[in-house]
Amino acid sequence: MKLSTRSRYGARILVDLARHNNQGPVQIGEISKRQDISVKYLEQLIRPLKQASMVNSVRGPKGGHMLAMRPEEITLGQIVRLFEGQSELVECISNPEHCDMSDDCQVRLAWKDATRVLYEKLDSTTIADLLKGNYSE
Amino acid sequence: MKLSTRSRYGARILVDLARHNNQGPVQIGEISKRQDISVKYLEQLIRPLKQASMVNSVRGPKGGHMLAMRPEEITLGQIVRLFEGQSELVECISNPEHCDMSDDCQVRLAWKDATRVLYEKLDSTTIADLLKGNYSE
DNA sequence: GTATTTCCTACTTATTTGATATAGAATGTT
DNA sequence: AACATTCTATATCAAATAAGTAGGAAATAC
Repeated sequence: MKLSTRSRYGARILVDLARHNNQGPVQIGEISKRQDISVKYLEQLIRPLKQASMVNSVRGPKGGHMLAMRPEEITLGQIVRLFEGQSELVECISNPEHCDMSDDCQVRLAWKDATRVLYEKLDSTTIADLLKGNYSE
Repeated sequence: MKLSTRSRYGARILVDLARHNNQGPVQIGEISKRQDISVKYLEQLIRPLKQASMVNSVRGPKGGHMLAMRPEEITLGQIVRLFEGQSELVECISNPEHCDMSDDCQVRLAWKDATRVLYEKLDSTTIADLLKGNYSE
């Protein structure tokens, strides 16, 4: 039930961009150093973020990446849905044909309910929240 | 972020046992037919359930398996923790050394919080709830 | 035009998952 | 005691997924 590194890194990339939001485009090389993620892997992760309109990029020298939305508008839920191939806890939630017994499977609906609760939390957590450090234990 | 089939099957096994709770030991062969899970795989899944004291078994002819707890006492949370190698959403929650940046990683605490919310839900959902079909949409 | 930086496609490798196979030990019936 | 039936324990294997790498094409500031 582990989150992929893509989601984890994706969130960290966005937090990093948010932190350096008003300092012009941020290069992948900088993110790579700060976040300890390889340049090549970062390139691969930023693409979906762009497609989802969370990030804008500028090519060429002095180019780089920047947030395309305000940090308050980007949630962990969006990130997870973007990066996890299957964003539900079990496949049969969105695709009942996956299992013959979906029709009268009591457990299926419980998983669905748990998935809903999880995303209520993720959808209510924004990049801005993370920046503010609301999560001190 | 998918749940393994082990957790899914584990839950279904327990619901199946709960349903046939007062009819003597339930043989793996029966569960296999009803739940469409191979006998060999079932054997493998029942072992941890026994070790966790959720299931009792009787050997020999007419033997089989039965619940060792009341359905109200068994939660989805217990099942998931039992079957998922890593029960948290990200490894760095329980094992901060996994990532160099755990110390000042804002995202880590957010994942931790989301994990907590998820388990609050899973821990409050019992096998008895599933039997009753409380989860009609 | 050159250096810098992003963008795109494909490839490689490692890990995990799901499942089966084999052999054997325990138990209860007869 | 023999036998059928069940549980127990490892070992193995294939498929899928995840993680990361490589090389070059396109864009733009200077």
